[in-house]
Parts: sequence; C-alpha cells; structure tokens
Amino acid sequence: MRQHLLNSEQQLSKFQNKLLKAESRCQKCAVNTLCLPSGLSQEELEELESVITSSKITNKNDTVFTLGEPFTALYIVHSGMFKSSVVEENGKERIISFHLPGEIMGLDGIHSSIYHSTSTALTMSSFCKIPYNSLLEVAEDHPIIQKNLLKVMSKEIFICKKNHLDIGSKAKLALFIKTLSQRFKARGYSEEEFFLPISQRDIASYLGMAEETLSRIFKKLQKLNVVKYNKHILTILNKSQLSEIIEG
Amino acid sequence: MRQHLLNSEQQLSKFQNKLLKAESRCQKCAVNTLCLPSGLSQEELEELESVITSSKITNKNDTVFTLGEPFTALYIVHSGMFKSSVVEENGKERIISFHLPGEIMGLDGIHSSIYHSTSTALTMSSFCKIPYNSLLEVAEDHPIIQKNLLKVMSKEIFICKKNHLDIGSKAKLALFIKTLSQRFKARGYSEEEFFLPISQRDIASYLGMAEETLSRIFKKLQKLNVVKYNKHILTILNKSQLSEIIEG
DNA sequence: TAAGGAAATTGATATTGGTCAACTTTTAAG
DNA sequence: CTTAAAAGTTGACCAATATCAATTTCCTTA
Repeated sequence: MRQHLLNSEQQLSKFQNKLLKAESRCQKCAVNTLCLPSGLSQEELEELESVITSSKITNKNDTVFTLGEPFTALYIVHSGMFKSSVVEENGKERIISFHLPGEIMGLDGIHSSIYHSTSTALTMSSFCKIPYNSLLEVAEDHPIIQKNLLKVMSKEIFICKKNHLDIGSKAKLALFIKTLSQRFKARGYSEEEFFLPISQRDIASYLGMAEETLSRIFKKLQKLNVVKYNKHILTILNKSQLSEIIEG
Repeated sequence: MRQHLLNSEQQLSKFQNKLLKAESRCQKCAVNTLCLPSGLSQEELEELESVITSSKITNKNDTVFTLGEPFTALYIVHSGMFKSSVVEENGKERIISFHLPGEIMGLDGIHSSIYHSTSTALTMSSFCKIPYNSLLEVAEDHPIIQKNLLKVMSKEIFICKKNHLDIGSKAKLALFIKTLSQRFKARGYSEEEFFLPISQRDIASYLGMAEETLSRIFKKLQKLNVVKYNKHILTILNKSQLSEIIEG
C-alpha cells in the first residue's frame, strides 16, 4: 500500500489541532498567557472579550488587512500562521514578519491610521479582531490591559532592533530557526519538531538573502546534522551546535 | 590670520543653539509637537510636566542608562544627540539607534523591566526623565497621553521594520542620510545641511558594514556630488539623486 | 493518475563587501 | 606649539553571496 503524502492542511491539523479546537473565548484560548489577557481578573477578561469581534477562519492566501487600508483594528492570531509583507518599488514582495498564535498583527498601523503592511494567511488559520478604539476605551478603565499592550509593543521593538544583527547567512538561518523554536515552545508545542507552512522564498525574503542561497545553506545545515527539513516539518537535531553557529 | 577649526561644542551651538536655549518646560520646548505633549490641553500639559524630572545636561560620552540596569524611566532628548548600543558576544559595540530631540529613549525596557541597551551622549546634550510608573498614572487620567505613547511606539516599530531593507551599502548610506534629513526637517532645522556628531565608526556599526566600506562609499557619494561631508557637517547637494540611489 | 505550474535545487560566474595592513589627517591634552 | 591618540583613508586580496540559467521535485487539480 502506497503511503500518500500529507498535504498542508493535514499537517496543520496534526501539529496544531489543539489550537484549532480551542474555544474562541480568551479564557479557554491556548495562548491567553502570551496575549493581551495575560494577568487579567475575571471581570477584566470579560470586558476585554466584549470588544473582540468573533474569531474568523481564513484559508491559505486570504488577506487579513492590506497595506494602505485605513487602520481600524488590531488582529490576533488564534491558530495557524500569517505573514506580513510590503511591496517594494521594484515590485518585489518583502516579508517583514511571521505571526504565530497569540501574536498581534497591525501594530505598526497605530501611528498613522493606515496599515503599513499586508497580512496573509500561510495556511488555514484563524484570528480575533479587536477594533482599536474599543480597545482604547477598555484600556482606559483597566490599566492592566493598557500595560499589557505597551509591553507587547516594547517587546516588538526590542526584537526588531535585536534582529538587525549583522551576521552571515548561515548564522541568520540558524537564529531564525532557534527563535521559531522558542516561540513554538512558549505556545506549548514541541521545540524540537514543528510544522513550518512557510515557503523558502518567503524565508529568504524575510532573512534578506537570495532564494538559492537559502536553499544551499539549508542543505549545509542538514549535511551537518544540525536540522532536518522535510515536507515543511523542521526537526532540530543538535540544539547546541545550532547555537554555536549563531555565535559565529 | 589663520582660520581655526570649530570644535564639536562650537559646531553644536552654531547648529542647535535654538534648542539649547529653550526652556525645559514642555510648553516652550522646540520639539513638543513631536513628543508626548503633542495635542495636549493646558491642563494635561501641566499634569505631564509634573512627572518630568527636570532636564539634565550631559557631556559627550556620558551615559543615560546602561544595558542590564533596572528599567525605571523613559528619557526624552531635549537637545543634542544620543546613541543606543549593545555589546555583542565578540565584545564589539553595535549601534542600534541614534536619538534626536523629541525622541524617546528606553522604550525597549518596558517589556522586561531592564534596559536592553546603553544610551550615550554623542555631544553635549540634555534630556528629560519621565519615571515610567508616574507616566502610566498620568496616562490613566488622560487618555491622550496614552494614545501619544502608543503612537510613538507604533512608529518605532514601523521604522524598525522598514529599515530591515536588504539593499546594498550605497543605498543603505543614502537611506540613512535621507532619513536623518527628514528628522532634522521635522525639528525645524535645515534639511539640506546639518551637524552630525557621529563618528564614521558608529555610522558603520549602525548600518552593519565595515568602517572601511563606509569611508569608501561616503567618498563615492561625494565624488558623484550627491553630498558633501566635512568636519561633521553634512550637506545634501542633490536630493533627487540621493533618492534614486535608494531605489537602486 | 496525468499534466501543468509552483517550489526548490544545482552549477557557473560576477560582484560586493570584509579583512588586514599601512598610512594620513584630525583632535585633544599638556 | 608639540605630541600622542583617535579617526579616517587607501590598496591588495579573498570569501561570501547574488545572479542567471537550467533542471528536478513537489503539489494541485481536473
């Protein structure tokens, strides 16, 4: 009997069914400790939930918001994965971030009332919508929500600055993998093996290197038995060596 | 009679005396429209001022806060210029931002209660200190302060992501110059000619290139008559060509 | 299951930019 | 004014990676 390959959706459900089955209410959400609800009392949680437009399911390649569109709401990943991208003068798409469950999309729209990137689902996914004005109102009454939002944004700034690192391609990819591993771990998934519904073209765009370079370096990491990558399933085989590569 | 060169402090006063002479109170500050006081009523302004620890003057190379120190306050540049840097594993200093008047330093400390970089004055400068807890308290009563803070942070995120651009060294330097020009313009200075108290080593570190490469590229831009750079005074000679170089 | 398109791989070549070392200019201090 | 240290410049060389073109593999869908 022939073994058929799993497609993306099947892979997703194998790895992320926990989240897809989760209730849409924050209380039962698998990632509520990473998200705005972190540390909220019962009453505050209900207040916050009251402004959340119900979760929506998207198919692969659906967009959540588009560059240039008026900014009205923040979006939080509930399950699956999204990418944020901009289109450059030369017409090429440039990926500026990937979003995992519990992460907020659209933060860079706050300052100018339009979105500065386009958010696209990388696989079947779901998200919560929080109208920004409603969020501000709730935050006024509940300083902790305010504080959480500021913390999330501060972390975003920190991570962004940290990533400006001037390192070689191999170290860049290794750092990308290590960071992803930590993010999956924080969400209750395995830190050694995870489903990555991202094309190599997108990874290359995000890391600022040519697609071909990424392919070669990925191969090198596999030859060194540091990672295994097959059908979008990434396995970290040698964590300490991965770290060594990052250090340089 | 021999013409002596002006030193840094003299250059500073030539270009920035407007700011140095400004009052420390937000109302009379030259950059209040770019800063937290933007759009505040008289009453709100006074509330905000009440939490600002009086301005402090620093000499060149003085530090404002240090990486790893407990995060207690945000600092806003009042006059002069500062750099934020981190020290990497290999012991090298890496510059992650430069701060002009009206810009907030220490934002990346909010999420983890320690500062994630060291802030150093590049020239004789001054700053305002705002204890973070006091700011949060005032912001609770005055949503607009809250909103302004969120806007500033959102803009920081946007700019940081945008700078991840994967472009050649020449375009990088051109973009750096253009961005600086816009920032100076927003502060009421000339956008064509400004004093830049930054060493080429620091610029190179910030742009992620070797000192030698920066020197060569700077020379190339001058040979092309795009900019002039002499004794830390940068003059933009051909704005449109500068933009063309950025586009690639 | 077959076909077409998208994604990934591979090789050859050209270019960019890093490194090392020497040198010049500028700045700061006595 | 002199001197030493810091900052910036230059040249030669080399390694990393972009680019171009051709191919292979994988995935989707009819």
